[in-house]
Amino acid sequence: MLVLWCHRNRTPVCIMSGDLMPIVHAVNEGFLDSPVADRNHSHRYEELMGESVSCPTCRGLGRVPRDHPSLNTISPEIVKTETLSGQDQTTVALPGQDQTMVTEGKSPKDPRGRRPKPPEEDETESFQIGMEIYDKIKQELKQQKVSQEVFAAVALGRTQGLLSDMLRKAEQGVPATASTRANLHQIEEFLRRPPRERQRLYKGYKMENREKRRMRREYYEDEDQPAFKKRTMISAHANAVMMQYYEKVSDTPDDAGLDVMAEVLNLDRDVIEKFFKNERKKKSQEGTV
DNA sequence: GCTAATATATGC
DNA sequence: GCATATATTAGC
Repeated sequence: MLVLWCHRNRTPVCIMSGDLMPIVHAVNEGFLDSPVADRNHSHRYEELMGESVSCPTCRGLGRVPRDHPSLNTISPEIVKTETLSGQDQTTVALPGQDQTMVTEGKSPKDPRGRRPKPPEEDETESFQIGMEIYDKIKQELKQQKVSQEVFAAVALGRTQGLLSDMLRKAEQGVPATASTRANLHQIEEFLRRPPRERQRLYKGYKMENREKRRMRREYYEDEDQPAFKKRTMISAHANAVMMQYYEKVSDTPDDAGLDVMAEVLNLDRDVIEKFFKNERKKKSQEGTV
């Protein structure tokens, strides 16, 4: 039994029999009974791939096989009943009203033989991208164990915040903008790649990131821990100036001296103090080695 | 439209 | 509690 899930109405709207890949494939019998919020992780379903057209009953939000004679649409109530009763792979009894929707709407199969346009063309015409892509994304995040950050970067080349926002807006029924649709399309393309390849890309990104984080942490640790203070790069010029001061003026600059050097060299006073302290120490140790 | 920063939430 | 993840949103 194949069930089509309408994201707009948040109800199952179509059902079809036959062995085609559906937009949504209710794997578990309890699918339609579980709370909406639980469906993503308690059930697996699959997006319809390949030749497909917009679903006539959910007005383009879903996609159905374009030319399969056994496609039917029925009301949510019937879907529920049929699914739970375990009926399978047979033509579903249709309420007349809904059957009408199929035959009067954009039927996936035009009995008169007019060849429908390829799905690609449908999408470029500012068409709604099937909302099931959002479920596919969530499924990917879960199955591949990737964060929004990683997925957004790898699949879309965008930031976590954007992805989070896209998901939230979809959830709230905010209509997708052209830009959002483009992003969704890119994600769809990405998800068409072999799972192994996707996994490899995630991994690569994660490793890169871990290294970055490590370096950043190291940097900040140096900066924050008083014991190590910050590791300021002292330019050759600054070094020369301070050494000159050390030799010609004093190996222990007074307040005024520190202020002047800090100002001129654009260094923190304590960096300068430490520099002189180190120099004095070096000097005192020169003889002992 | 997005990023980046950051407030919040979640996981261990 | 810290490390991470996600939600939010000011600002480019």
